[in-house]
Amino acid sequence: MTSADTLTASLEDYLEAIFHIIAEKHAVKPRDIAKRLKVSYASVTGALRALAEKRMIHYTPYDLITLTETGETAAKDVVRRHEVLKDFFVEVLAVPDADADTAACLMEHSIPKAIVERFIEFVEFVETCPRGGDKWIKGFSYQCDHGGKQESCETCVASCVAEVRKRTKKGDEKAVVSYKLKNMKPGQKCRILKVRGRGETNKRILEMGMTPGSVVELERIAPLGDPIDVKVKGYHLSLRKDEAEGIDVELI
Amino acid sequence: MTSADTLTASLEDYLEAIFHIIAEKHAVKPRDIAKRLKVSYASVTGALRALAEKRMIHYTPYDLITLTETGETAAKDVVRRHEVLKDFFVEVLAVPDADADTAACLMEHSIPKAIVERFIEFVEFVETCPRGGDKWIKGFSYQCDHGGKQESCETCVASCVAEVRKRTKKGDEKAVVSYKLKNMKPGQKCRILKVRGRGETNKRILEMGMTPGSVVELERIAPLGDPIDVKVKGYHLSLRKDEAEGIDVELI
DNA sequence: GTAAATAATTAGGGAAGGCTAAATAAATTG
DNA sequence: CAATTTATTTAGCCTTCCCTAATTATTTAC
Repeated sequence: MTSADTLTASLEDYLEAIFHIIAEKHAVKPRDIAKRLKVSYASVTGALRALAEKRMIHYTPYDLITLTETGETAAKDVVRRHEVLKDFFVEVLAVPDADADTAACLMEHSIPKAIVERFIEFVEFVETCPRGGDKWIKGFSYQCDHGGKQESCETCVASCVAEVRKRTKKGDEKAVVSYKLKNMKPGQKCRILKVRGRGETNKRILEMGMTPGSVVELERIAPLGDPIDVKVKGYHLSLRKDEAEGIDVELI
Repeated sequence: MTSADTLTASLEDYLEAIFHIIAEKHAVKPRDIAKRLKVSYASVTGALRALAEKRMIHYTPYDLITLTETGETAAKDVVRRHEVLKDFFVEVLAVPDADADTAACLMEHSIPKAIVERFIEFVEFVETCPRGGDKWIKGFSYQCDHGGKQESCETCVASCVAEVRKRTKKGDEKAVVSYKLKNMKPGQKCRILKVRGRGETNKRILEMGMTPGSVVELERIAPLGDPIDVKVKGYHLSLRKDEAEGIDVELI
């Protein structure tokens, strides 16, 4: 009778933990969860039963725990909220990584969907807009730590102008340097220029927000270049080599 | 035995409600709280007992409810977190007022102190920095709603340059227009230039963050100009006429 | 292949925070 | 001023989520 699809904050934590443990070790036992969440084994049993009842996990006592389709979707959603918050704290508010993570943990359960989307848009906007950018955030960070400006507004704004000139020049001369997605390095961010290929193949790609103009962060390329893990609009996406083949990007 | 000074999310909600009802009607009855929080009367009784036990309110059955010193401090802290979040959502993320309020309600209980302070700094930074400002946020808002740029980066950045020129000119010629705080209108924001007066009188003012350079928003001026309510660094502050007398500001 | 160690489960309990229904106090009104 | 209505409190119950202690299942070691 417990509402079938609603997760409490604590159940979200369990689900998130399960998701991460699967990602790390490919198998989940109650023990791992208890350790990670710092709760007793008995509490884990209770949570697992609740999650199974809500069809989030496959759970038979003494057997390995796996996520159902629903469970995986829900887990990814929680993880995404966490990542988006953390990203914002780190990239925009210039909060130290560890603090950002702690704060994201606390806040991930209560942030509404619409705000999540805005956070994503905003981080992307700041990283992309010539009036924003790394330098601008550094200026903010400096002001937070030292209580004053790092440089005069004149020189600061001047660098905006320079930035725009550089970009315009490139654009005018059709000299935007275009790369293949697969040639990027982990950690690099780039903007999508073109997605080649027939509709069916990259329907999934486009649905996840990998459309021309959007910003992608490369997370990992597996040994033989397959698969390629990227992050778009806060979603993690794993692309097969041939899917990534047809994606052109520019560095930002 | 219930930890004496820690408030649960739900108790924070009750405290916040009590604070607001006092501000509105000068007297609180369980009824008002129940209506505001949409809970049963019985639940209110339980919460009031818990709050009284934690020395947050004065509570005798059938009598009016008032906040203790501790309670008022705690209530103001919750309200501040709410306001800071809402402010950020509205001023930076360009979220509609009502949505921002709802989201702030949900998130106010889990946001860590350090992040609150960063949010304040950031809103102030955006509103103050020539690379940020109203126009910049409007650009972001437009991009969220329409999925494209409102204007070219060139013209956009050009307006930054113009803004800085305007400011520099003023500054160079000592032509910063200085106003008295008391002459501002509700809703206006300004930056503090000078706080006159002997140490004791405005110790409180300075402690609350009303130092030269910080941004103040005027909230309300009572009929005879006393008191003047302002918001600084997310804190609400009520100034007596004579305290406000010695504060010079410039418009931003 | 049994004994010891480890892992997982059941049983039972407590605090928090909500509920409804019944009782009591206060206010209103004919 | 007694009767009715409204406001508040008490009593008892439910759910969530954590705990400890005792029990059962599974592995590991000899």
